[in-house]
Amino acid sequence: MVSHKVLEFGDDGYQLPAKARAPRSVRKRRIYEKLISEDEKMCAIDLLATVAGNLLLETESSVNAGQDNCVAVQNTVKKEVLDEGNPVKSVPFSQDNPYQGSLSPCVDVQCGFSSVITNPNGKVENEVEGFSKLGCIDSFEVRNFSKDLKPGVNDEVKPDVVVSIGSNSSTEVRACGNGSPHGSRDDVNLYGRDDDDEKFSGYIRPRVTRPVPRVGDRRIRKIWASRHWKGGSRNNADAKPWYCSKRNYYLHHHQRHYPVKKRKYFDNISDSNSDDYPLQAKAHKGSKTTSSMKSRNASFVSRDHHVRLRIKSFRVPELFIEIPETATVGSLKRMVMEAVTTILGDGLGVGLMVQGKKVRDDSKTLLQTGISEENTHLDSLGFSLEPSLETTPQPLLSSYLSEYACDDLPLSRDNVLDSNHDSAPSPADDCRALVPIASAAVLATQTTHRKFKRTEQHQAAHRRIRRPFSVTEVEALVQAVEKLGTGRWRDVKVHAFEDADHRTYVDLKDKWKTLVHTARISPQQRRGEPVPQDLLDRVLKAHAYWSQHQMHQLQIEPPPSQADALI
DNA sequence: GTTAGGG
DNA sequence: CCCTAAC
Repeated sequence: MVSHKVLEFGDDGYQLPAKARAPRSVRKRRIYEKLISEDEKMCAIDLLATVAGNLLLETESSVNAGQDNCVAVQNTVKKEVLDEGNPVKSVPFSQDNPYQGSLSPCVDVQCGFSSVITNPNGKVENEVEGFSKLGCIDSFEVRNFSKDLKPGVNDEVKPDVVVSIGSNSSTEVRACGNGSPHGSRDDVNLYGRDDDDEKFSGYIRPRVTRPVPRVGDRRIRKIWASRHWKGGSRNNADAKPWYCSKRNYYLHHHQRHYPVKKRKYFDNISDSNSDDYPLQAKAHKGSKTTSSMKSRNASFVSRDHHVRLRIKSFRVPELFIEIPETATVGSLKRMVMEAVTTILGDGLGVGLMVQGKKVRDDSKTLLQTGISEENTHLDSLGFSLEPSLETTPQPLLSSYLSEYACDDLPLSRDNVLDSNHDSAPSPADDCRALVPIASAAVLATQTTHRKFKRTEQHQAAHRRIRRPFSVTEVEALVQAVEKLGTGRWRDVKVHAFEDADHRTYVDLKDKWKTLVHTARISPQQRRGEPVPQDLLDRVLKAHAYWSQHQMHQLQIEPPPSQADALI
């Protein structure tokens, strides 16, 4: 039997060195016996994100290169109050922009890569141009804007976003909105910036062209799904561990600080695509870009208050790879590549962590989340890239993503295992490598590769939506259990929930478990739709009865051996 | 495929 | 509601 090595990336904050496009060393960690499918998506995504982020970092401050290797998260929040006359907000990027006059409170976001590229309505034009300068990408920009918008007809436009990844290491996102609450844009165009020709001289091309590696018999573990749910609110002391460890919807009402309905976990994409954020584009022609976001809870946001965020890199969770010791380095590279490729195809979402807590409610304002100009100590702000499900097909740039990003990632070229390999690739290499990654991340943030849509649906172990039991259902469940007992959930299902396709017998079993728990706690501690006390009494009674009955049966029932002997 | 239990 | 061990 061939022994396997498990390579783990990203744990304990492992990050790709700034000077390299890939890890210079990979530590052997543990051997995982299970084949899990999703976790690594996030891992590799973050891996890639970190690559890009660190590349950016590298060019930014070469003197700090030595430290970058071990910096997991370098997110800082800078307080910056923009006055009304701030040119950042007022410089129009296009004379055709009918919205250049209206400005909403802006949030400047500088990050490794991020953007809003979306247009669920109407025709979608995609033009993405990466421009190189002497073989090195000085800037990559995706601009999303609407044209031919007729004021009065379209009350609102989606955010126009410019993402530029320049040699100055900053990826800047500019998205300004007019604050209109509703409406839609009819057209979206992505184009390379044409107001800075010196930076845009050609299309980004993959450095190498090679087929997407096969998975073959290699086993790549992806276990983001389960871990993902677990990352939640473990700190909620008053919540039951097995509840609060999962999703936000387990959070108790009183833990919410405002009456905002919890959303589906993976709806951040659709949120961005929807009209939740009435943004209006107002990019200016300079390289500096600004993201202006004004939530519907406009009352929370003063025009004068802004926070400036800078994301130097995304966190890199774990990536597990199991590979035989006899495997070649090249095969390992391909393995990583496969994981990366798969991940990229599934789309990316952006996760936000504020002071250790994951913020999943996209409808929150920054202020509500705790990101305000007054909170200058937000050193625990964290962004992450993570797999995302998408509800609205977004064919934007799919070909680009598949042909470029998936085939030309730094990891595929680097010697992952050789810690002595040249860790200072040429700038050109870095830049070339950066572009596909960054663009992929950028695109995937808001779009999903259509090619992988099916795969995504298939692979993404999507969690079923929460469907609280109604009192009627509880009634039926109690009645069935009273009759059938607590150990025959299949029968309970058949007898009482035959037509309820969304209720599996496991669900019923779980519900009974919670019912027993609910009945045992004080009414003040109960959440959700109140269950009539009489029903809860019946729950306890039935539970006690069947517990006794089962134990009684075990005690009085003659051993099988005796029964067999009698026969 | 079911059941039971931890998460 | 998810995941899994153990039937």
